[in-house]
Amino acid sequence: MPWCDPSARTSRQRRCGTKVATSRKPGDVRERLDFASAGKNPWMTGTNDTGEARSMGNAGPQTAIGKRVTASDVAREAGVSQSTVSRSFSDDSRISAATREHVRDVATRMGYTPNALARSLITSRSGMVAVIVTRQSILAMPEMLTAISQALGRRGQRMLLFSPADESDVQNAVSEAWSYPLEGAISCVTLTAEHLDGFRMNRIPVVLYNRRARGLADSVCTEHHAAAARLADRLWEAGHRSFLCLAGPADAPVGHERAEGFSARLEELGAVRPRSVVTDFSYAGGRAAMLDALGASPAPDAVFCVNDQLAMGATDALRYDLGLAVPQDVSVVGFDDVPEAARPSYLLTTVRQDLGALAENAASLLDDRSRAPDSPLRDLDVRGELVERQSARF
Amino acid sequence: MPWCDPSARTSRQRRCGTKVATSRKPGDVRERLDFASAGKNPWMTGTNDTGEARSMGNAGPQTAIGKRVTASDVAREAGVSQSTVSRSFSDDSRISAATREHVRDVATRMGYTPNALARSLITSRSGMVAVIVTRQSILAMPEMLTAISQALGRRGQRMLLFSPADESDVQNAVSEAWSYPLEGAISCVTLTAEHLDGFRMNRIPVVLYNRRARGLADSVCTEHHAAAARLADRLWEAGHRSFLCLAGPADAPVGHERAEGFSARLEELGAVRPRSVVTDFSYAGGRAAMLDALGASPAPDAVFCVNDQLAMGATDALRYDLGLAVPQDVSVVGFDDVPEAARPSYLLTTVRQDLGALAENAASLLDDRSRAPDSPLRDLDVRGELVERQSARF
DNA sequence: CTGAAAGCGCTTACAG
DNA sequence: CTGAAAGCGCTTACAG
Repeated sequence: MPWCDPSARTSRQRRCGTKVATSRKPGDVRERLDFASAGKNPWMTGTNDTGEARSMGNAGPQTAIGKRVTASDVAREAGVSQSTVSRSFSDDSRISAATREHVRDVATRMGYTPNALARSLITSRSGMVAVIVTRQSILAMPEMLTAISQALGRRGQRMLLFSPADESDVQNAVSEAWSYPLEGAISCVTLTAEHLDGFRMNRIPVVLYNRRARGLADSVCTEHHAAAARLADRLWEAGHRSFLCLAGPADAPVGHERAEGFSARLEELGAVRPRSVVTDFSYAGGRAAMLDALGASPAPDAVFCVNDQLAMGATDALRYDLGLAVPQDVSVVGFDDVPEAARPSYLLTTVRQDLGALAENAASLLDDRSRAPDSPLRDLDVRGELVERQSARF
Repeated sequence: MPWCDPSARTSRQRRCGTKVATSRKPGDVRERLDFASAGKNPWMTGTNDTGEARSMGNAGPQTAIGKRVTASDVAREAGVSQSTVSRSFSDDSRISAATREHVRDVATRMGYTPNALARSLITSRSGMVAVIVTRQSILAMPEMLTAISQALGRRGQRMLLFSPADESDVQNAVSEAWSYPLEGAISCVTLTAEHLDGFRMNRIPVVLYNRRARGLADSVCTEHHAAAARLADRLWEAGHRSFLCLAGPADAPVGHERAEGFSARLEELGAVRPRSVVTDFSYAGGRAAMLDALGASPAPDAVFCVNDQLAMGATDALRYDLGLAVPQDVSVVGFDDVPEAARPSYLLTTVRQDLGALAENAASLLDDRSRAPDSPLRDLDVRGELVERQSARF
């Protein structure tokens, strides 16, 4: 069992720890990581590479860590100065084509790539943008991440991801982020004035994503309030008169904006302000909240959920837990238009967030702020489009 | 419209470009980013911050980019040497408590945080681990990312995410990754021997995630083959005799392993090798493939899909497109156990991947390899647990 | 076109 | 305990 070598004390303690989750909910799985007893543990087996595999030549394990090939190494090998190596990797340097080609050849052979971060020290351009987003948001809407990653990629920037467990863990994420020479930060969590100050003092542009900055930073935001109001209009116009609102966590601005836009519009239309239930943003939360809400009260004409996860949970609670038909008995509408919303089991009426536009605009705001640090702050709105499917009676 | 200032030529070209997607599939949304005509474009509005908001004091925009506060700035302000500032931020330095406190106070006031990358230049520890994973994988299983992020976080490392559009775009992702002083790389895409060589030459440990390295790197992998075989056993034992396999893309090792494990086992059991259909890994792909496969042929007893997205697509095709009942007419099984698989509309029988264990082991392998560069390569297997729900007749 | 040298922001021996 | 200095891997004036 060389892969669990008892002589490597420190690492062994980590590797060979036993970790057995004991929960026994239906469908749950035992998590077993008992490396110490791996030999007799059918849950995990380790196999060393075979002699055959290792004899494949260049396939052996590394011989030293932290010995990155440097420009000086290449310079020595290529018989030029280190400056020349550097210039060979900079497109706008006046350098002879022959030299460049030679140096590049040698570099390729040695596996040399300029260290972007040593470079960033001198150019002040690290290419790294911190993206701060809760784990829950990633799970609920992963396309948000891929869209941001792509938008940054188009600008030659890369995403350094900080994903706090929830909004209360943001402080740590921000502190960590600060230790990197960032070109910018996109925050999908609420930042305090202190956080924004920290970025400002280090001259790091910040864009708030899907929340407003109250004049403390640039922001890009789906027009939660207005889109939710349109949803209210549409339901009202179709004859719905009683409503329930699954509003998300009490402290989440996105949910609050959406719930508020919906409720305020209904009041304008003459309805009583709908009952609002505080939840989280998850499927399970929506299902539980729905079940709970209809335990005592009669079913409303329509349920507005501040995101699609909640809406799917609410739908399943209505159908499978309460025996009600959607939309015949109750209309359900959500917000986001995640891919699952379009599937035949939900066919959710919802508001599509344009994640591509949000991401593109966030990256663009960062860009602009770098070029013009003193220009006025900007808050961009991105239209949310009503997508009518069959989860609501129209 | 200062937020679309025509004088800023370069950035304007980027910002004010018109981009109108013309696709008109059902449920699709027009993507409008016509910044140039924003004033009259109801899809996007820009508002500058108000004078009031800006008068809030420390809330003004940044005054210069790339002027991070440095240790020297703090040293000057605190009346100590730059070395002392450095020591104040290193826990194991012998320095007087009073000095440390004073320096830290000044640093906090100035918004100073040591630049982790300048530090990495000298310590060879950047704390950054590249994670390479296709966009599609992120969308299909975002928990994979959050699990990796957490496992790295526990070790004080951070994830630098590279997400190629697909496996053919990996080359770019790898080249980009190489330019960072990585402490390691976790690859959820197949790497060529050349890629692995590049990492090796730069002494960067690599762990392959859910694919084997053929003796060229460490790896951690769900035991796709064995788990799929158990699924085959279970279906056979329950009386299923004819099978269809939705196998994923032809070049994807994960799908191949699973399909192969399933088919090989059935052959051992005496069944004819099931028909295998090449698809992608998506819900839409599964739905289309299922529809297509049953256009001509009779329905099989059971459909094995190499991941849950395919299985959900296949289920919906059977139910909504073909009018068949799952599991009464056809059993459907998947692989992964994504959260949606447990919902009442699918209740998918599947194999749970232990994403936490995969991530923890990947991070751990990286760790071990750093400590012992020359130790034998290791391939770890993580058990996949069969989760029986109601999408298959047992 | 090319090289020697300075300097980006740090850490860490080396002196005191 | 503290400071001056060297050096991590680069880029970029400055000379030639």
